[in-house]
Amino acid sequence: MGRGKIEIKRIENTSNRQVTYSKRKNGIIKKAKEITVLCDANVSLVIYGSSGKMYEYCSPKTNLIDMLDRYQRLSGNKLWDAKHENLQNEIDRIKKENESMQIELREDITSLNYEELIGYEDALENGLTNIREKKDEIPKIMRKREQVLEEENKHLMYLVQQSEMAAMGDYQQHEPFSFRVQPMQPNLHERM
Amino acid sequence: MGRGKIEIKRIENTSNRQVTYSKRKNGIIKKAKEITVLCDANVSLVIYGSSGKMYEYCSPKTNLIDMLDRYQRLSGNKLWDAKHENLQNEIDRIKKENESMQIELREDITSLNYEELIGYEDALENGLTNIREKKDEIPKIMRKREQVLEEENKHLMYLVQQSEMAAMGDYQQHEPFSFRVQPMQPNLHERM
DNA sequence: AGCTATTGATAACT
DNA sequence: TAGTTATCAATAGCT
Repeated sequence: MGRGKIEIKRIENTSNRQVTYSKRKNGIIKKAKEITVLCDANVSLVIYGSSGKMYEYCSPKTNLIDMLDRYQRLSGNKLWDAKHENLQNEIDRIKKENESMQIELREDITSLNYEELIGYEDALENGLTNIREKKDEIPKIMRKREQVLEEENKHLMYLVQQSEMAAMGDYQQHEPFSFRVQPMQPNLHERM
Repeated sequence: MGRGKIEIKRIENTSNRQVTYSKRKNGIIKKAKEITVLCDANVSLVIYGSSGKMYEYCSPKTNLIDMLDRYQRLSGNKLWDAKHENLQNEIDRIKKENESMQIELREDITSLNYEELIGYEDALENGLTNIREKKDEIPKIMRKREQVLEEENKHLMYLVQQSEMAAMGDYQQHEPFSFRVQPMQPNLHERM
């Protein structure tokens, strides 16, 4: 449609290409508007050329968002769902972290079970970045349990010694507990 | 362009409308493809009629997502940003929750042997395969240490009670140690 | 779904 | 960059 037939292939001459782009762009937009009116159709049209300028047309009734929402539903293709995936993943990751931490805070530590470890595993699998964080958490909690136990230990040792001393004051026949008590917590790792 | 000129207004006859829709839809798609090739343009075209069927065309180089991303950037219009807002809000909320909880966990811990944590980190960095193993080892080791401590604890308690009983036999003025010993490991989480 | 007379779009030119 | 026009392409009405 023009003074001569043209092949459908890239127009090498730059200015020709730009002129043709401009004309055909207008043509398409016009067609889009026409089909919208004539046939009750909905059209979303986004178009841009090498110049960078972008043109958009969307039929009056709807807007681009609804258009594309509908497109997703009908086509099954995911558009911004793909974009959402990253965010959703982040949410899930953080939620898991959250949960495990809440459990840590809530649960009585004596009832540490395998389910909780599964939670750790999941968190760890999320990647090395998470690992660093978890690294800061898991041992701390475990250590805390130890510290509590160690403190109790100390306290008990103290009680034993007091009690022993009190007993020794009158009953020399008692075994010297201090002998058994002294090497209280020698090198635990040797037994591990 | 046809056997007669037509006004650009809704075609009332249903079948005519549908035929025209079908023809013009193909026309637009063809034009879109042509301008893509001829002018190095990028086109996104989504179109659907009352039938519900939806057609989409997008220039080969890009895809709808990139197309629309670019559209957003150039036009300033927000497309799925609105959709992202909710998710982002949720992320922020959870992240805050997370932070406060991590602070909670960290604050209270008085003595932290960081060298040991470095060891864990190194081990974890060896890869996810190692992680599974480590997951099974670290807690076991820690648990073992605890068990040892607990056993010592029990033993000490036993000694305390024995010693106490022995002392009580002659010195009623001694405090009853058993009273202090009993609530050994109450609700640790309350102190965290 | 095809056909074709006719209008509409546009390539080359100004 | 915009306007003109000869020509090609799309399509309205018909089958």
